[in-house]
Amino acid sequence: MSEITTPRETPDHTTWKQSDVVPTLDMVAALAGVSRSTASRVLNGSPQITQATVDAVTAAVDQLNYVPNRVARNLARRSTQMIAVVIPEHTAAFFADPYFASIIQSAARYLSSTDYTLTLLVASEADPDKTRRFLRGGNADGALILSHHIGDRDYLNLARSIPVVFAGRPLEPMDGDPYIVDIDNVAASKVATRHLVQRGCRRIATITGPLEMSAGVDRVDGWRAALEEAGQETDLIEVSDFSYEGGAAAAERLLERSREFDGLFAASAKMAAGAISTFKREGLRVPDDIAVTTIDNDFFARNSDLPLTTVDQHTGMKGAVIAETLIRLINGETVERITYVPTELIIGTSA
Amino acid sequence: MSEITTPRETPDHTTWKQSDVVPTLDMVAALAGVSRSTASRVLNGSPQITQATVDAVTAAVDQLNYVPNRVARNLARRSTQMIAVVIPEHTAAFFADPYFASIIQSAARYLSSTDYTLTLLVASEADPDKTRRFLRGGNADGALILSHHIGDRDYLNLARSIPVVFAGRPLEPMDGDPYIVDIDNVAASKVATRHLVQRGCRRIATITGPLEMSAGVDRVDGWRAALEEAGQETDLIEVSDFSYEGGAAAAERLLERSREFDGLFAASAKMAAGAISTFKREGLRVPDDIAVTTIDNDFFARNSDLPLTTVDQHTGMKGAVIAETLIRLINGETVERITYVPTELIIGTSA
DNA sequence: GTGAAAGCGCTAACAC
DNA sequence: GTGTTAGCGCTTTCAC
Repeated sequence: MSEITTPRETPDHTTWKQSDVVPTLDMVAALAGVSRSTASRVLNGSPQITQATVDAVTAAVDQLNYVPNRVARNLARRSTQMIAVVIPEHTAAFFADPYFASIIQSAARYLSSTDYTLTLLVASEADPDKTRRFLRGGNADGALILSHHIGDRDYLNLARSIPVVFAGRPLEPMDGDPYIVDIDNVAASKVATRHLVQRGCRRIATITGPLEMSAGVDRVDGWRAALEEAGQETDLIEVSDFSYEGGAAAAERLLERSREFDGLFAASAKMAAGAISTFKREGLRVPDDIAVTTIDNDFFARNSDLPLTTVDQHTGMKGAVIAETLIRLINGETVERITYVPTELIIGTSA
Repeated sequence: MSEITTPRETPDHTTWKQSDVVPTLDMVAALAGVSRSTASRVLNGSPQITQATVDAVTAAVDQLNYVPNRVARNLARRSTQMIAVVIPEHTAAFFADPYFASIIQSAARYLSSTDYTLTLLVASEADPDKTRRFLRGGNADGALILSHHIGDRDYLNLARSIPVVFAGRPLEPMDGDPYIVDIDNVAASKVATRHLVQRGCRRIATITGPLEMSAGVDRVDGWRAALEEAGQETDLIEVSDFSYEGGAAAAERLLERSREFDGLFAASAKMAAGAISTFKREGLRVPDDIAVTTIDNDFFARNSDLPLTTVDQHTGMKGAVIAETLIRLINGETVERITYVPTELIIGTSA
């Protein structure tokens, strides 16, 4: 009969248990020998407090390693110290888009210097009300809407509950008079197109973004304005979707329509990169046969052997400006209805 | 004497003001003719309640358009319903990295089906304690650490306050016995390297990630294991940093050392893409002269005329698994110390 | 300058 | 099943 040994179980799976005690304000007050209110005042930097008490409380805080409970603080203050970023669920590769990623990152960075915190809110398609409920449920002091699509207007009534700032102008003027932070898309594409003109292009095509987005419409308008100013034709337009593949396909369509153009303004760097890949495949040289300018100074504009001549829209700054605008709104400060973030033409080798 | 007309000012800048009143639970209860607790019970789906009262409360909720105040609820429940994602500030292009972006997105997506919310926490370099204070200040029910660097261990003591899950195994085994979600990096790189062997490569080099990261170390180990298994040399190693530029530079160094190798395992798709650009510039053909395999099925692996043969680490799933793990930990459930996310070899044309 | 007391809006025993 | 009563941990009048 063999002896059965039950091995001491070395668990490779466990449950988590808290091992720190979390001190409260009352404990700090007790240790400092003051009342809870006084301790609170010290923590909130109230002016009229004896240096002695300040020191006592500070010491107690350090000793206990106390950190205020935000939830309780927020309930008392009737605030949340949270900013929600609303991002569209259907945009599958939302974060893959360097534009959004950069904006969010810069907003998060800016907020990290304040007491606010960024919350990611994936707007559910299945339950669109969920987002609104969340935002109205005292979950955020303000919201930051990144999508540019039709559904945007849905978020407008939101603005009656909490301050909302849109990154990019929604297409249709909205009742709610939204707050907007954006670049001047018309001006930006005008600059990019003018560069082609000045470089000597005689026939300039464009690949646009979706015309249901303000950035789509505005960038064609800028292109058109620049060409009219130069007395050139404005017929070579192909509508696309801001994507790499879309740009490549639109370039094919353009080439089917005409082999005459010597300049292209693509409304996004992704589309420009896609178009250039098509041109190369067709044996066309950039910029010699076709000069290309675009908007966005992102990975697609930089990371190739052919750095694009492009309008940098400073997405890194944009996120911070949006966040700042929102906070000023939250603080009841006066804010412009629309804030333009400056842009800058970057000369590459594509034009 | 001219009449002076003061134009009615059309303000282009304004302050935001709230126009909705926010109903409270008490209002709902009053309208439904029940006590606050009963109303609360209905809202929280308590079992034993008369259908009649449920209906009454529901009606009141609808009528008032009531939505519970989370802050108050969380204070009472002593929870926050928030998950914090800790991201390293110094990783300038953090979001630009599709790996992180994809994980965050999938985590956010998963959480959107729960009552939890994702908070972005930029770990300040200037004030490293800030992050810890935040996390301990009742701001999150759990944290999700994305960085892989040395400083990781700093976050471990965090795990005494709230559950923490690491995306990717920290290099040194840590005292705190952290919870980890990762792919099996050794196995993944073994698979990728074996593919080169099976394809007939006789001399296989590798470009590694930083050896201060577990993913860096493990992936060399897998490469070495596969080569030893095949009886091949394991001397052609160049250490790099997972970046495109780093990969390109490492490839140059490799070529200086030897022109003999006919296979390369690059530990990340970005490095693979960089290396391939170097090879092309040197007139070497991929895969004919040098076959290349790597890890990551991201933009760098897909978006070129040369789709890479790579190990997909399913980042889209990884984020969800991490989030799920964290929530189970929060709920006091039993969780494996380390959870491996499955990987999959994707055959491209680079090898 | 500091303390006492009254909430913030909700949940959760505990009674009935 | 439902109401009553205490809080959750903090801020904030209002006295002194």
